[in-house]
Amino acid sequence: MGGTTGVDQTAGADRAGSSSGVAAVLWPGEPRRKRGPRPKFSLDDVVDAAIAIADAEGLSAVTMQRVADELGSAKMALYRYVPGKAELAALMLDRALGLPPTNTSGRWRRRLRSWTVTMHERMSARPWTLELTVGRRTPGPHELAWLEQGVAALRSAPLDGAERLDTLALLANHVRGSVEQAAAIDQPETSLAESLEPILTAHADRFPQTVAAFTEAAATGRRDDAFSFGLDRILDGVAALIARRG
Amino acid sequence: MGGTTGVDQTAGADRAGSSSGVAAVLWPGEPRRKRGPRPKFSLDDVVDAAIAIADAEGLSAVTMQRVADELGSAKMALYRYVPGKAELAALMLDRALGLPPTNTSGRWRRRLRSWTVTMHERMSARPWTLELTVGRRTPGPHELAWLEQGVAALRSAPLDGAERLDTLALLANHVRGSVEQAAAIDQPETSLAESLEPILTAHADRFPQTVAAFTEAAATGRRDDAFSFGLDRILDGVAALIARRG
DNA sequence: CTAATCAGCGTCTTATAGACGCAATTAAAG
DNA sequence: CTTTAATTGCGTCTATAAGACGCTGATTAG
Repeated sequence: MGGTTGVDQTAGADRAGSSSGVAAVLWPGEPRRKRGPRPKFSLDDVVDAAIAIADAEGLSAVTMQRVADELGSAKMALYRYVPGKAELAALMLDRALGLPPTNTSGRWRRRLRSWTVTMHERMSARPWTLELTVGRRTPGPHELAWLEQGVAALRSAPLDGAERLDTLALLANHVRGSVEQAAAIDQPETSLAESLEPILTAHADRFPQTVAAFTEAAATGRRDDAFSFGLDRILDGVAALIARRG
Repeated sequence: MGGTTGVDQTAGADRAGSSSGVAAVLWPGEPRRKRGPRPKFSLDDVVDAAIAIADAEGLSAVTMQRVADELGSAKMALYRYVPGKAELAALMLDRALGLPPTNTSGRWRRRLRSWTVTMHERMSARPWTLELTVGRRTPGPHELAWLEQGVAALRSAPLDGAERLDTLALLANHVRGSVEQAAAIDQPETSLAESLEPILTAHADRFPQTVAAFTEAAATGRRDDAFSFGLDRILDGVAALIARRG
């Protein structure tokens, strides 16, 4: 094949050193500049270059070599800024997420909705974030800020801590899934419809209800609002729980 | 770092040939055995070997070389059975999913619930399926069977085709997210708590509500039923929609 | 001015996927 | 029962990446 991309700080079964490197880069202490020659660029420059490449050509185009080319330096020079590719990927992700919207007003439902919608926008704008949100990760400052805002949105709701966190995870998972689905549909080749149609028509007898559902969906034209649909369902479900208590 | 694993039939920007290869392997025509020497093993043997390795050592341990070793043959011999690694991965996934539970009885809610719970069990048993459900994929026979069962479960509900599909996607995404989270927690190193604790305590002032939520969650002990929580919320939400119509 | 540091980076090593082609094998065709 | 064509196993070679190591030269603390 070709893609691969693979970056994961998750690492099948690595030494723990790698992940602590991620944490160190995401949560730096004081920079301490000292003796040697001044760096040619900054960590942010490196991350920006990597993001630019990912935006333009996808995550698989982001190789250390390519990033170095973009910066006009040699590959190995990058390792003065980043311990490894996993760390670079973590930085890319946290930067791509950005800061959450800071709504302090409104009820929990409106606030949670905008939280989720904004996250959806951010990730849709950078589909490569999908591949970076696989497996156990160390959350960066931005990601934690999202969590904080989300928990804050549920402050007034009669839910305990675990329930708040679970609710946010539920919403975040929905965002992730929706973006993935949308990305698959937009793709001309290998789109959901493109790859399913031939299979479904060839085996229509084995999957009658699925065929019917897709046919109806195509006819209705009511498409690509899968995200909104799911979001409303989730919020309704949370509202039901809250109503049952409040 | 180390992991990487990367397999994705998604391939940053490949020729379409790769994905059609996936479809061809997942949905084979008639086998036609002809002239040459009899194959030393079967496609299933190859997939089984790969799955055994993934179960034992994680997906990153599944290399063509390793699979060949397992089978007692040479690496390149595998390419007589599988066009490439992406196809092998697709086969592993479809096999891991297995067939869905076939409940024809009960209301939509009970049926959907067992559908989701079973999927959760399957994927939890094989956490490596997570990494294989990233990006646009060509669904295999088992995966389509799941879809069919899911749509069937919603047969009696007053939802249109798109809504049924969206509901199933919502549930499937929740499963995926839950398994991922659980896998992160179980991991001794890099566990959610392990990596968050030091960060949260170090920056407790910046994320007060998050700290509070985690503290409360830890105190309550009410943990790891994040899956059930989300599932109930989703089903409640769908029920609300249905109630509003029925 | 001298020495401790630190940046840039050339070179080499280590996976891993996969292309290609050859030789052995076996069933179909004569 | 040969001939022949398809088909398998697989050795060899290539391409792509990440990253280890150590040297050189810049820069600044003392």
